[in-house]
Amino acid sequence: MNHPRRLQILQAIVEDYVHFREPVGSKALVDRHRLGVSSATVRNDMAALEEEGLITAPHTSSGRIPTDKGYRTFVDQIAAVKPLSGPERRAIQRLLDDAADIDDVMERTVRLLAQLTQQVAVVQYPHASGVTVRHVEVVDLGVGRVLVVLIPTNGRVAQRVVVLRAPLEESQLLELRARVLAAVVGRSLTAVPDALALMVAGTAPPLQPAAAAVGEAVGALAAGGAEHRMVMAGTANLARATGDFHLSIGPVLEALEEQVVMLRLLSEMEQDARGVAVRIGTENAEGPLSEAAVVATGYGPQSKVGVVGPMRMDYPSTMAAVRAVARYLSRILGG
Amino acid sequence: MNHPRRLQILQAIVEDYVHFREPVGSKALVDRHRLGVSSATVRNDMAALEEEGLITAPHTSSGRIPTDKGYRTFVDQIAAVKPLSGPERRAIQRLLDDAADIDDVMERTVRLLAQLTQQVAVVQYPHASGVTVRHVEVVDLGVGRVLVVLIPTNGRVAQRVVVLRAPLEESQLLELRARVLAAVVGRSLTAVPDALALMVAGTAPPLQPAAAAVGEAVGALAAGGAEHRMVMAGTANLARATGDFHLSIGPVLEALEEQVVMLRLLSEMEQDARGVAVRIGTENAEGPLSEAAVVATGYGPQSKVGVVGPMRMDYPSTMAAVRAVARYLSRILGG
DNA sequence: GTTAGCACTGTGCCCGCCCGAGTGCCAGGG
DNA sequence: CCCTGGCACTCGGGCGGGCACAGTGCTAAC
Repeated sequence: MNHPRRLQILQAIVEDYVHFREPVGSKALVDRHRLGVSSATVRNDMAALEEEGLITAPHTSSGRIPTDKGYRTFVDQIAAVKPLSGPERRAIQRLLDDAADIDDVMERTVRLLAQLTQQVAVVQYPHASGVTVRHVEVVDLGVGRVLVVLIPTNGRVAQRVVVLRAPLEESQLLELRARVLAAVVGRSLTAVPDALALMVAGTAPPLQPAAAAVGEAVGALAAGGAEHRMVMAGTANLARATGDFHLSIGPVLEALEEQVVMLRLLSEMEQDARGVAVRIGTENAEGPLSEAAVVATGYGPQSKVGVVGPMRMDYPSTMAAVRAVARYLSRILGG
Repeated sequence: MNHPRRLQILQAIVEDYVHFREPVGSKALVDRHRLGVSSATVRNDMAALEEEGLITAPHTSSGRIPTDKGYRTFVDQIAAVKPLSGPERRAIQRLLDDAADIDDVMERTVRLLAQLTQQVAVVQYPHASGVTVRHVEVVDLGVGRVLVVLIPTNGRVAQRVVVLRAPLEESQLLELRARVLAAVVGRSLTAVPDALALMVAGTAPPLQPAAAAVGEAVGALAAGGAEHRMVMAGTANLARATGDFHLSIGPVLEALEEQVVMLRLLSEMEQDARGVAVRIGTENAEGPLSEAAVVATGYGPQSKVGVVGPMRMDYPSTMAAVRAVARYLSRILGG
């Protein structure tokens, strides 16, 4: 497939179909684009494109619509992602700059992206690899109960109450606290459980039960903090997209609610030279997203941000928005 | 409206319409329910019910469907909320018992309720009134930066890095920490900012700038922790409900995404003697939820849990599920 | 390789038709 | 006074025919 005009025609078909949401015929094509040839020639080319499986005709005699493969070659055809307009960039900047904590950043980002693309936006929380323990606090609550708080460098503080077999003296508590701190501060979250097991093993009997209980709690908190999470926004946009053509809303909503599935999907997507990854229709395996498209990219060390929408989406703009948002996100979280 | 048989007929109409999803006529009614009268009599009663605005006929000659007001009297007619079945109760218990932290509890609860009711579930985070400060930690990060962590009794730990004008000595840091702790521990979140202002005012000059900076941060964290949040699940259930009749999915999704609106709506709903609150159709003011129904109840001190679905929903079961989940939630969070 | 022209085909739409469900009402009977 | 059987009426939905239209594929000519 290296016939320039046919590629141009494919491109025109995708654009018009995205725009007008109905099958596009040869005549409309020559009217709306300066192709420099007649509709008959376009028809011949369209027949060739159909032969190659890039477009298809819903009924014997109506215009053509792109196939999954057609969208794919269209997307591959896009050389460079166009940058966002100045006002858009400023809006992003302003919105994200005065976010308070990490939750706020995620929340704002996902809403922003949903609004920018008019699709469903998904943002993964920053990846825990590379996240280390900043601090651990052990607070006595009296009557044999202590509160342990784990503060990792990514801001996802976690806390839990531990009930001890027997109350601790204040000095014992301080020693325990010091031992835990020495064992885990600065370590990556994934290394915490092992480090604590070692610490517990090396603790003298009087303090050992308490150390074991606290150690287990901290380990669990670290494991929880390393687990991936995501936020989502713009599901209402699906209703609009779904309204007129193809793409039933139910399966997509189900897929989006299955965070585990979405997170795996996102992490599988390898972005290309342009810095974005696109999955179209059946490229998402068989399943609820086989009528949808996903545009995603990474930010920070290895986290992802993306949008989910109908295959009939404005790929250039969506790719631009996703990439721009990811860059701002990297910058905010990096600083 | 105190005609027993007419009430019985209204009830039958609601049940059948919920069940079969199509207008119900007089003949079908006498076939499916033991009313003890003929269809002609039922017709007369239906005419009366229509006169009172409780039911309506979509077309001149098809069965009747309940109006908002019809659903309302149906719901008011339900004397007691029926308890859940044993297995259901056990499932709830098991699922919620091994939740790790507060986020996990919320997440599990909302998913559970969505699955139980086959609707969209909404759970508000525990209300902050009554929540006090359990602990505050101030950790030196070096180079004039300190990390402050606020641990409230409701588990919503928050943390922030504060950049100081000048680095602190360790002894200064300890003193600052002690002063902050003394000022706020045990106070309710809403009282924290004022208490800190007082503390800052009473601090000697050398430590004052640092105290002001840290105080401000803790105050902001407390304010953030007092703010309401919610989680949501089961939006895919909307697609099913929406599929066949009335209720367009778009507006409802939009409303659900506007957390502020939803939270206000929930807090406005006053539960009645049976321990649940129901809002039907236009009772939700004009707006996106005017074709939907909300069933909610409170848990804990003053937080809410509820579901949103089509007016044509199984109210008895939904009310039972919402109330049961709220009770388990109260118990889990109380203990 | 491109173009003009033409026959062809399937869709959507409108129209008219009939059928059936369900109603409202009336007159008769407990 | 309330209930019932009966009957005429009405509308919605499904079905089939006819029409207009959009867009195709093909062929012959340039």
